[in-house]
This record gives sequence, structure tokens and C-alpha cells, in this order.
Amino acid sequence: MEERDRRAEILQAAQKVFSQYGYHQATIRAIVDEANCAAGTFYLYFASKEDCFLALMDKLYRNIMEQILEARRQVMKPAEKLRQSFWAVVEGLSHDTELTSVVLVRAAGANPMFEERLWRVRDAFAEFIVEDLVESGLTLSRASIGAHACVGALAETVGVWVRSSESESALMTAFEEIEHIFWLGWGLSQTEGVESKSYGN
Amino acid sequence: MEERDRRAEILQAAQKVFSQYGYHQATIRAIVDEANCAAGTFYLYFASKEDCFLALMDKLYRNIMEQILEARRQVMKPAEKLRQSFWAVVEGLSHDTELTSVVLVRAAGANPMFEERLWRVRDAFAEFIVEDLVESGLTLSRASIGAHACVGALAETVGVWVRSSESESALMTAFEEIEHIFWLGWGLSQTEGVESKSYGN
Amino acid sequence: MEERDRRAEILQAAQKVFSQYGYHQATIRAIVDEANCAAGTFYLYFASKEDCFLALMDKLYRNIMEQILEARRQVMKPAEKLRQSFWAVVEGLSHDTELTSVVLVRAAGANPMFEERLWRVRDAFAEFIVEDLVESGLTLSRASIGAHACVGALAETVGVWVRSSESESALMTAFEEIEHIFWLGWGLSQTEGVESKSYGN
Amino acid sequence: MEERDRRAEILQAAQKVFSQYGYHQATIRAIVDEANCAAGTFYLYFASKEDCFLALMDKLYRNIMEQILEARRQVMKPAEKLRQSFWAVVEGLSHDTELTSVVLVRAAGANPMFEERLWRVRDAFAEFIVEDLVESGLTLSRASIGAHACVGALAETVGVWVRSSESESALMTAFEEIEHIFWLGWGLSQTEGVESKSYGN
DNA sequence: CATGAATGAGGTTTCATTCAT
DNA sequence: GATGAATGAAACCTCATTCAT
Repeated sequence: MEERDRRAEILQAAQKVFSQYGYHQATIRAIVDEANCAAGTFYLYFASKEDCFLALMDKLYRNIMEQILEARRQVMKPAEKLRQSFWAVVEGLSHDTELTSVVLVRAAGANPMFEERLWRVRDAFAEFIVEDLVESGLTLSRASIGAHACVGALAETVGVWVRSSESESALMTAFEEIEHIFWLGWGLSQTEGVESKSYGN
Repeated sequence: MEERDRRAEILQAAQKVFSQYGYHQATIRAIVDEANCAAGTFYLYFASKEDCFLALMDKLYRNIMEQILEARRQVMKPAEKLRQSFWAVVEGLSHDTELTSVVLVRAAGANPMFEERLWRVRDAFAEFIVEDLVESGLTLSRASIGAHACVGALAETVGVWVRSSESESALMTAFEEIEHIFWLGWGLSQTEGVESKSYGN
Repeated sequence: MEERDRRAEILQAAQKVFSQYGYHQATIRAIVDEANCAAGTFYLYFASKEDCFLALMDKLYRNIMEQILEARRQVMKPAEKLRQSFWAVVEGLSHDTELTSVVLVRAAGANPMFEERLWRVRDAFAEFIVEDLVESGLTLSRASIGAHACVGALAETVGVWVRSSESESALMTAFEEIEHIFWLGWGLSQTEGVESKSYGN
Repeated sequence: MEERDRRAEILQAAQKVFSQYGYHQATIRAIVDEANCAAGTFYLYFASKEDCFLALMDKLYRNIMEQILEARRQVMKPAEKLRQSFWAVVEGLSHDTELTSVVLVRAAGANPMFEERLWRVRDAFAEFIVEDLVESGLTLSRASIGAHACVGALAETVGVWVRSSESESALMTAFEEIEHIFWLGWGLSQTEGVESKSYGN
């Protein structure tokens, strides 16, 4: 006898529908049709449409957090930690690109609450990178700007990729290029951490 | 007797209301209250709420386009052209940050149509940068990835800044840091264009 | 050009529908059909179904209050004041028996808020009678019990009458009988106020 | 092993919940939670929510009927029979005031069917009093009006008492006062039945 | 007997849009 | 050009009831 996880089924369906129509255009009707259940069933597992969307945001958040914490468990050198964090975020974002694009691009305009929660997510990721950058010798201010810029670059890249019909490897190539840009931009050699020579003011 | 531009008044009011509530929470009622006119009047100038929002997106688009085209009129060296384009985008984005945040962060989830238009806007800006980067010696692929990453970084930076209560000069500092990162990342000296030493494949 | 009072029209329709179906069975749809307007129009004049019902309660309340205050304006002797109050309540209740029965019998179970408001109405009327009874020599305790009993008797009588298909004069006869019972019961002669002889404990 | 009467348990729980929330606000969920059983179990004992409420109405009806029939079994003099009926009703009403208030005040607005049943209950009680009053010499018309007025007075009194936080003895005092009023009002000596002196037409 | 997950009809309410004035 | 009362479609959500276990 198979164990069905209704909540997961509905969440999956919701993700698909939100991805297709955006938050407001998505109707409960469409979600439950996709999930093959009745409207009332939706409300056994989620208090509201909003609650369901927030559950998706949390899912992405936890996905990435897991990756980051896992990655940072055994590392030692700052430069390496930074790279691990970066790729953990990348890993989390690319693990389920539909989810990523739903949360990153469909969340904002829909609801001020989503927007705030979304910023919390983005800020949390940036925070890890900031920390590593500071350890690597950048000032807090530059680390903070750079970390957010990096998160923005990653998010945009996912967005571009989702619209395109390119392969997953194309996405990976893009991530590598971004790593390349930021590591050079931050004055870090890609394998050895902070460069000795400083640059200008 | 002064000429009133009703359309501009309403657009201004709409920008304020969209900025405050997001697209869907914003009601025509709130917009016309803000504009001190009747609901019907709104429809003399805009075909629909959607049309009005699109007008705002176009406004931002034209703001930045103007800056870019203006900036690129007299320049010659590729390196300089790139820097001009970058700062033109920055200029356009920071000229009216309320408008920028409305379009950049409130648009997406609201409506698939906005999303598509928004990507057209972002792509258009990225395109100029791509062109300049290619002229500066990057491959098309890397130029394209880098240009989009750059646009994403700028958009995120505006988003972070809008939420914070920092001064405009803080925003400028952030833009400078981003320029710094990308120029180094792209292997361009900040004052002279493409660096001679290449990096890896 | 005729002045239409939409609010009054809808209120009238609502009264009819509530009277026919009770609060919960009554649908906005039925009300607006009865009022010959669209569902949305209802919400131009009432914040909610609840608000509309409360408006009906207030209408009855004001109807009766008006009668009472009017009646008590010029009177002097306590006995006469009491009789005037009694008949003012009666007048208010019988002025629009549909309204009366809607408010008095349909209000309770529907909504705790209605119930509370309904008691406020009943208490308010009882209060006038209490006051007059005390002036006529009864103790506060007995006056209070008697006044509420009297209100209950009147309400029940209206209820009975509404269900029956008797004439309005039958209702009046009933009210007179009730006056008769209570006046004797309170030890007041029907024309001269407090009786001299007291009765037991 | 004690015999549990599930039906009675659920009915008890229902009474409590209806009393607290009113008929429509009360949910089956709340009732079965209170009764510590599953939703499905409710439907083993009651055909519907409506059916359950009707069972409560019947319970009150039977409570009072029992009292009345018991009381009237051995009496002979009309005056005494009337008093016995009156106090039997009072007894029935005050035996379980929660039940009384549920039925008397929460029933009406909920459902036209309840209302009709409620009137049947009230009419049944009034009928006994009418009968006794006619035997005591009143005309049928006056007896009928008086009996209903009396029932209304009693019901209102219970309602007032339930809202207040007075002792049970206060309720009894109120009932005595009401007896006093009506007996005088009907021209009956409180101990001896119909007074010799008649009053008016 | 008992359970409780699933159902789905149906109601209230919102709000973009229209049009007679 | 300007108004704002009226429209009505359509969405979210509740909750009494069922039935497979």
C-alpha cells in the first residue's frame, strides 16, 4: 500500500501552476486540478493560497541553507569556504529551477509579505558570503555590496536560463563564468584566496 | 492658466500607489484618489490598469535608453563606450528610484505579460553591454553571461538600497564597487580597457 | 427626474428577504434580485451582509426611540408617562411588523453580535418603563423584572400575531389586554396611577 | 464496565457549543472535539446538524412537558391547576438554563424550520395555561393573549438572567414577581383563584 | 462501532471597467 | 473632458457530510 504525501503532491502542483501563471493568476482551482484533488483538500494542508506560496519559499530557502551548512561543515581556509558557499547557493538554486524561478521572480509584486520574506532569503545567503569575504580581507562595506551583487547576478542568471531553452550544462558554464568574474573582481585568485596586490583606493 | 497634464499626473499617482502596495494590491480607486480625479477619468488616459503599469515600465525603459544613446553618441574607444553604457544604466536606474523599484521588483509576479516585458527591458540594456564587451575582446558567450550578471547585480543593488534608508551617495559608492568588480572580473583595466594578460581559457 | 434612494431600496429588499428566509439562509443574491440591482451595488451601501442587518436593527430601534421620546415630551404625571411609554413601544413595534419580526426573531441565533445588539435594544426600552415604574412607587427590583417581562410579552405577542393571519385590530386588542394585565399586575389603576392598597410581600 | 451513552455525550457537547457560538457559528468539528469523538461518529447518532439541534429542542420540550403533566396529574381546582402549570413551565425552563437559552434564543434566526418548531413548543405551553385560564373564567381570546404574554415574559426573563451573573435565587424571585403580576392581572387571587370582582369589559 | 481524510457545492466579497449625465 | 454610481464576473474559502478502512 503506497504512502501518499498529499501535502507534497499539492505543493508540487502549486509550484507548477504558480510557475505557469504567476501568483495572482494562479487559482486554487487550477492547483487542485493539477493535484487531482478537491478544493477543500487544499485547505486541509494549507491555510490559504498565501500560506502555500510561503511554503514554497521556505522550501527553496531550506534547500539552499542545507547545502550551505553542509558545505561549510568541514572546510578551513577562508578562500575555500567562500567558494563552497558560492557553489552551495548555486547548487540550491539549480537543484529545482522551476522552484527557483517561482520564488525568485514570481514572488515580488504579488504581495508585500512575499517581498519581505524574499529579501530575508536573499539577505541570508548574502550574509554567508559577506562573512567569508571579510575573512578573506575585504572591508565590510565592500563585502556587503559584493555579496548582494553576486546574489543578484546569480538570480538573474537563473532567470535568463529559465527563459532560454538551454541545457543544464549551459547554466553551469554561466555559473562558472560568474565565479570567475567575482573572484577576479574581489581580487581573489581562484585557487588561493586573497591576492597580495591591492588595487587602488 | 497653466496647462495640466492629466496623464502625467495620473501616471505619477499610479507610480506612488504601485510602489506602496504592489501591482495587485493597488486599486484604481487608490490611484485616482491620489491623483484627485474620478475613476472614469483614469480610463480616458489608460486603456486599463495593465496598460498604466506598462506605461510606467516604458517610462523607465525610455529613461535609461535615452541615457545610453546620449552617452554613446560621441565616444570612440570600446573601453570608454562600455563604461559610458554602464553609467548610463546606473544613471537611468538612480534617476527615479521609486520608479525603478516599482518596475524592477513589483512587476514580476503580477502578470506574465509584465514579466516578459521586464525581460525585454533588461535584455535591451544587457545587449549594449554585450556589444561593448565583444568589441573589447570577450567571446559572445562570456559577454552575454557577464552582461546579464551585471544587470542583475545592479538591480539587486537598487533593491537593497531602496529597502535601506541610506543616502544616495551610498548607492553611488555601491555602483562604483560593482563597476570595480566587473571591470576586474572582465579583465579590463578600469581606465584603459582590455588588459593584455588573459586569464585561462 | 425621480430621486431614488438606493440604500433605502436595498434595505427594504433585505428586510423582505431576511423576513422570508432568516439571516443565514438569506443570500446577497436574493437581496439584490429583490432590489433589482447588481451584487456589487449592495456593497456600495453596506459593508457586509452583517452591516446590512445591523442597519435594520438600528432602524427599528430608532423608530421606537423616536416614538418614546416624542411621547414623553409633554407629559407630567408618572402614571401617564408610563402609559405613554408603553404605547410608544407598541406603536414602534407595530408600525412595521415585518421589520419587527425580522429584528426580534431572526436576529438571535444568527450572530452573537446581533444578539448583543438586540439585548441593548430591548434593555433600552425596558429602561424607560423601569424609570416610570419606580416613579410610580415600585421598588427598583420589581420594576426591572416587570419591565423586562412586559417587553417580552409584547415581543411574543407580535411574534404570535405575525404568524397568524389576523387583522391589525386583533393586534391592538392584544396590546390592550397586555396593558390591562400589567397595569393591574403592577397595582396601578388604569387611569390614575399607583393604587393605594399595597399587596403582600 | 460502564455503559457510555454516546448519543447523550454528543448532545451534551452540542448544547455547550451551540450555547457558546449560536447555531451557525457552531461547527460539527467543535462539537465532536468537545465530545471527544470523530466527525463520522456524530453521524452515527444524528442525521445532520439540524437534526441534532432539533433533538435539543425536543429535549427541552419533553423536560417541560413532563413537569406539566406530572403536576397536573392530581390537582382539581382550576386555580390550583393554573398555578401548577405555571410553575411546571418555570421548573422546566430553569432546570437547565443553558439548554433553555440555546433553544429559546439561539434557535430563531438560524433556520425557519427551527422557528416553526420553537413556536410549536411555546404554543404547547401556552395551550395548557389557556385551558386553565378558560376554566378559571376568562374568555378564550383573553386567555390566549394572556398565556402567550406570560410565556413571552418568562422567556425574556430567562434571557435577561442568563446574560446577568445573578444567582439562581434571583431568577426564582423574578418568576415569583411574574406570577404575582399575571395573577393580579388576570384578576385571580394568588391563593384562591378567580376574584369575584370583575374588571371592565 | 469508530475513524478522519476527502469532498465539492455554494456563499460572500472585491474591484476593474462602463456609460449616462 | 470629467464624473462616479452601477455593474457582474470570478475568486477564495468553509464546512456539513461521506465512506473506505
